[in-house]
Amino acid sequence: MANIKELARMAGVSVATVSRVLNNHPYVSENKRNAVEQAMKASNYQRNLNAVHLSKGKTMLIGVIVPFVNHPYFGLLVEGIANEAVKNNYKLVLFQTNYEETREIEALEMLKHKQIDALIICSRNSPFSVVDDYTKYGPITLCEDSREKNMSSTFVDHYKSFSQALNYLHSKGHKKIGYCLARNSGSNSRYREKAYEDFLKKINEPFVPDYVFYDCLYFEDGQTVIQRLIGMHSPPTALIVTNDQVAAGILVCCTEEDISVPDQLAILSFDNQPIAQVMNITTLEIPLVEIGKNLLLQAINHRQVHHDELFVKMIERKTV
Amino acid sequence: MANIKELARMAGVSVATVSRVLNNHPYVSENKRNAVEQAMKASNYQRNLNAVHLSKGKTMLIGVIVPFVNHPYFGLLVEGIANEAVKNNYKLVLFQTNYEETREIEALEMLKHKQIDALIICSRNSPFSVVDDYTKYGPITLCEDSREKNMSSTFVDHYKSFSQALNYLHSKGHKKIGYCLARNSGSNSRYREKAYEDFLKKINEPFVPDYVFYDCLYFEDGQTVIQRLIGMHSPPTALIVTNDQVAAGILVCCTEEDISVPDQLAILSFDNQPIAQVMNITTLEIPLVEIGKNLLLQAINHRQVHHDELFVKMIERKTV
DNA sequence: CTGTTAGCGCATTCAT
DNA sequence: ATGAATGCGCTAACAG
Repeated sequence: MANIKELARMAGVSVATVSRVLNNHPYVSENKRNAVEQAMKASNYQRNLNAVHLSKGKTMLIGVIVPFVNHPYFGLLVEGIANEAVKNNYKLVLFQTNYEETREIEALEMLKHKQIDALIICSRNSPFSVVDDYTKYGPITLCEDSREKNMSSTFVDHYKSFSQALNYLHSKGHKKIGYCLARNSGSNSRYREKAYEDFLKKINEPFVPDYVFYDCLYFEDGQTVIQRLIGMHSPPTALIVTNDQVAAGILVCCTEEDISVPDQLAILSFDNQPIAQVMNITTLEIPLVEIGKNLLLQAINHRQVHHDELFVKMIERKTV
Repeated sequence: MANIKELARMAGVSVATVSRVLNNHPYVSENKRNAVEQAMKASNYQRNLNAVHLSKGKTMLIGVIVPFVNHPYFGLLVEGIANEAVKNNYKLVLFQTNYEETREIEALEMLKHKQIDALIICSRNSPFSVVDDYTKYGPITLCEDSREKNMSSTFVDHYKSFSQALNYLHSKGHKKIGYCLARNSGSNSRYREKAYEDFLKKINEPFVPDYVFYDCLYFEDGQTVIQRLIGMHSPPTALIVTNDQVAAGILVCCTEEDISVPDQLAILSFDNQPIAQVMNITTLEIPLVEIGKNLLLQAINHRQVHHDELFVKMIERKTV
């Protein structure tokens, strides 16, 4: 297949000139530019990206690790990253890991081998210790509090946010508060659990294992929650829910089961996705798009490690 | 970061020698080999793959397009491809497309830009016309009959197989035969429908729209099928099912609904996955692993376009 | 067994 | 505005 040298020959110019029109540089005469473009068409020329990357010393590719791409939470996050990526002329390489460590390592190895310029980890399974080993090969940015670590991060304080949620419900008179968590046992979930534990101590209430619901990630998971709830002799009067999708599922089931919201059951979720607005769900907005944008910027401006905390915002609607 | 030249300097050898140990070539003395390995450790050396790929003119990467990785059908296919890939020292780049054409194009573009050496398309959405445009950039192999096209293929004849299934059921006395198809409107499904149409003509039976079930892909889809079936005044006496998973789902529902198999309802599926054996499902075995292996070989031995037909095999068990 | 050297395809000074 | 020359990091003859 044709290369730049052959193009130059065909167009009767130097390779440098060809390179200039390839990269839209100014200062190329119309004639020559046209000649080169003709040659490109005629020979069906295609740039060899391996050569470009080698020559430039970078690939303009940013790796993005997510457990699932098809979940709205990560969807929004990636959207924020992607928007900012195009603005800065970067392309994204998406790694869907299903939380398998092997898949995460694959991405890290690509960083090591310079196939990508930087790596954004939206949620991980691998321990800090293994990720840390790769920081020497390129910038890695995280979507969780990583102060003290050698990588940048953009995050919301989940301990603080969960506490805020608990206090809000408490101020509304709730004492029996349950909560739902995602299926990951990541640091975010741990922060939320710690906040819950401390809250119980503060208001002097006992821990009721039944009030905890794991594996709540999608809309359909709401059903399980309500099933278990109706079986209880003393159910919680309020629920803090992983995200708006699950909250919506719960809400729908409540209607079916004639559970009145918020009177019988108050529901407070996280994210503030469109579905929360449609269904009038009270939620703690997490600025996911903003976080994504910031993660991308940290990844490409790796002058130094930076930690940026963003903040949640209470959106009061009809479910509390 | 260190490069090969620096390694050479550190180890007191030439770059050629370094390259030799890097690539496990023979004919390198113990001393020098050790010296190089020392230097590699000391400098935390990592190969720049862009340079390797440029120099070799190939990447040893094969792209694989699948709509979903988490479906057993594609799981087996990929397994076959992957096994043969490691044997030949190739690595796989998996593209999960969800049947979105954009994602398919991304893979094709990587072929164009020499980021991958070849592309295997297990199932596609893009029309032949667009895929065809990319054959000039590298070998593309398909898992469907593509004779007359400029790309290799390994496939089973779905018209023939479906006819075989129909005739088998007919020979068992069935005239009212229904069938399930996957959600894709790909060429495989079309072949199956054509076979059905021709079969009806042959045995002179009318077409009953109710006997056709679309969107049957996973275990849980079996439930919908049975739901619809019990609502019918004159249900089919036999069902040809997309794959073993759906058949298993149907079978489970039959038990729940007290439908006796095969007396009231005969079930014949495709694939012969482990679940079919466990549940004693009569099935037409599709040699998926074999197909995968052959696809990979076609992709890397692109001396010429080749078309290989493999054959299904009737596995008689207890559901017909 | 080992080193020298010439590419791989492209971007980019540095002259002109 | 344009071209010659150099280098990106590595592999692979070739010569010894």
